[in-house]
Amino acid sequence: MDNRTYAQLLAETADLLEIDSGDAFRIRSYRRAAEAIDSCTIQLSEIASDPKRLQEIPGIGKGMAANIRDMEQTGTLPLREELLKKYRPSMLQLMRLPGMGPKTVAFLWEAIQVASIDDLEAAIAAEKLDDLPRFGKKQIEKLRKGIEEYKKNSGRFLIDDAEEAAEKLMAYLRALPGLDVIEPAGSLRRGRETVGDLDILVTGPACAADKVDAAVEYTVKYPPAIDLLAKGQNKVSFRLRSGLQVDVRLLPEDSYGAALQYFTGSKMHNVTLRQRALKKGYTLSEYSLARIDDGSVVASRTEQDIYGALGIDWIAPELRENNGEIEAAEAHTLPRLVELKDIRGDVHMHTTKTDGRNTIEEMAEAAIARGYEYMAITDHSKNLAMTFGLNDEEALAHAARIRQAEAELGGRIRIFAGIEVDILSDGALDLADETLAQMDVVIASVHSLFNMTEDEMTARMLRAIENPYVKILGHPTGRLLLRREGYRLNLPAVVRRAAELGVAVEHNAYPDRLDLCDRDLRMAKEMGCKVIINTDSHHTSHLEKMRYGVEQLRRAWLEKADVLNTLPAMEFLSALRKPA
DNA sequence: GCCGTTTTCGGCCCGACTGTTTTCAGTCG
Repeated sequence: MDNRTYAQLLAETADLLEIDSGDAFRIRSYRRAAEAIDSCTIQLSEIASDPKRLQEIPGIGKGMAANIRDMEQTGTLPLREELLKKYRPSMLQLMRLPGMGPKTVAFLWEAIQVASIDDLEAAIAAEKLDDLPRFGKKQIEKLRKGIEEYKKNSGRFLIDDAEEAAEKLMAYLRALPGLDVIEPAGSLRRGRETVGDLDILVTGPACAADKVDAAVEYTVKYPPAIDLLAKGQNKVSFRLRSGLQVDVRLLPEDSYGAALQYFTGSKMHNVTLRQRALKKGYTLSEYSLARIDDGSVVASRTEQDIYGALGIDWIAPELRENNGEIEAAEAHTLPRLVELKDIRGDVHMHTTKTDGRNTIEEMAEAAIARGYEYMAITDHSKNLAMTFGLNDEEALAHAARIRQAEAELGGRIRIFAGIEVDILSDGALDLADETLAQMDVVIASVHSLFNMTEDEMTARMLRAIENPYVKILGHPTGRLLLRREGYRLNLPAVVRRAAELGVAVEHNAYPDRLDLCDRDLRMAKEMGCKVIINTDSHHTSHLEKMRYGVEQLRRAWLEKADVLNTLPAMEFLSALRKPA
């Protein structure tokens, strides 16, 4: 069982307990444990029978350790089974609807045996809700719309889509005089791969108490907003046509820092921070950090003020996940995170020779425009026939062509000749070693699944990286495949072996194929594995996407020295694995 | 259920908005 499954089971149990109106603090413990496990870099299944080691994870105590052991042995836990006798699993889905919390789910079950979204839809159609207490016209309409939305697009939005929507809205808001500072908060600011909804924070003279009404009215009139969800004194919520929900908060200038801190989250980071505040005799809210005894404000204007008053260093938003960043900030040992400008080259690109959209020269110009010192052209090999993948002869000819293009550019950028070879079902590669030996950069990637089990997939990758010419393991988790086809892999085993062999693992920065999540990247770092970030570009515009991947690196606490393509060109080449 | 310069019990984060409530519970972030 992998960590995600443990976390899911515990989170489900927490939801069920909530429906059962269990002890709120017990529920929180299950939630905390689920989050701790989800972000844990050790594989729990390896230590599931060792309560001592389990309890070293913050949020895991005696009871949770027993739960984990039960889950490992039986695939579930007794409490969850017991609750599932009383309730239905489909109720968990019901809680995803806006306005539906545990109390309402429990009530509807008691009153009219509604257990799923389909049940609810039918009940609304049959007007069964109309006579129930607390279900007015508006409430019912909200649920009806919620069901519609849920069916249309349940899920989160990729970060680049969310950011594009944010940029447009921010440009609109900027046009109103007196709105000076406009920033996204929430998971967008934290650089999450996906964003559930958009939080935009606004301040300036137009947000002063006597003027804010006009600014709220202006915000409400944002043309792409199709569905006004809430409108308060300083908050406007609406939905965009894409289904993305947006919250705009208009804040007084003197509490902006507190609000930015608060709405950036994450939730667990904030909870921990507020506990810390209490111990110091303060209370922290979205308005200020204030003394408990007399209510006087200690800090509120900037985030730096607030973290400073709590006795800790300012923490980069990407780190705010309650993964030890607060302790590190207190000890002044926060990492100096890698930055976009540290990246000196992108070494995974395709051209018109296979399935890319641009020529070698066009890719080179785009890379130069981004300020890169080097790049690698790594077109597909023959097994990807649908992309016109190259056979040995063609690959060598293409490499010669790449080197010629480099010469013609007169030293404006270094262009490495490379290839992205395909890993076959048995783990062999589809080009000859003699061909690979001629390449500066060899990326080995999985592109097809053959209905493999987890063990088979792992064996396949392990064999591929034994090939002495493979320098980079391309998209190691194949998360694009994973989402489509339920691909599974023992990633820790592969990364461990890659570290031993000196093979680098690649993290793709392109938003719809971010390969490694922050937890995977942190594991790679802890195992001493080299990491490379690329965009897997099939178009010059893809090169722009590097920033989203860098945010994942930052979320994983990676520093410049942890990422291979922050090195100058020649050092980068010599840092790649050498054939024995 | 977790946790401990209030340590084996008694705490456990904070406030706004909504709808239908005539004083507040439930939901949300």
